[in-house]
Amino acid sequence: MVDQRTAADLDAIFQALSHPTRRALIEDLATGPASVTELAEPHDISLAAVSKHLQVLEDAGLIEVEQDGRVRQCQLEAAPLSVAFGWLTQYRVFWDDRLDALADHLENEGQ
Amino acid sequence: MVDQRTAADLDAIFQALSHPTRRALIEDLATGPASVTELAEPHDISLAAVSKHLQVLEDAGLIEVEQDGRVRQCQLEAAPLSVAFGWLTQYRVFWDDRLDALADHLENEGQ
DNA sequence: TCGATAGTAAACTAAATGGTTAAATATCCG
DNA sequence: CGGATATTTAACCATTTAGTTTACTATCGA
Repeated sequence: MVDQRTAADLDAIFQALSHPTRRALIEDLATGPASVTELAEPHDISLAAVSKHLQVLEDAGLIEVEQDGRVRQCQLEAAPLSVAFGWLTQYRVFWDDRLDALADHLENEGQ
Repeated sequence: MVDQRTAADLDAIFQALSHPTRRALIEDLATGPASVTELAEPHDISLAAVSKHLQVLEDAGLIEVEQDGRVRQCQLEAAPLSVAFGWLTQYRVFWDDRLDALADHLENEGQ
């Protein structure tokens, strides 16, 4: 049984990843679950704006939210990232054989 | 020599990949260079719309265009895909520890 | 119970996106 | 030359996006 979601979800996944604030939220969540307020703190936009970004991430399946009293604990759900990763993997051969230096660069940069 | 473009370009790269028509164009170009008209043929939108999608891909650095008389030959430029790939690679461990080991292996092969 | 806290919803705005059709530009070829 | 071909540009439109502020709901805790 193949996951029917994956093909269609590439739109939403790549779209979610296209905004730097949302990528930053993912990076924050990679260190562990956090509340909406905690996630918003480093960003220079309103809480409502962060709440919307988190909604986009949730719609793309990239986070799971658990209500805990007043607090919504957000948790990274990385599986959809593997779908994007899988799509990109198709094209690895196009940069692998010619761009050794770039590969080294990615190895060492961590970003 | 570190590529200064890469970090900022993640926005444009992921944005370019978020549209199914643009991903299809990339897939077409993976089989070899093609003209705008050739690329447009399988798509049920106007040539002008395809031209705009190609402009988005070019702005993201994902294709290179060479003018050849009347014809613009488009060629896949996969290096920016490796930037997206590199960003996602950070999160491999979150979706599958075994894939993480496999990816490490792939990182090191071919040298 | 009452005030503070956490978060969403609603209403609005400006800009970007994705599409159209029609016109313009430039090249090819008989 | 003059018509066909390749492609972009321009003008336009509807929808989405990303942000704001204000209002609302719900929960916590003294």
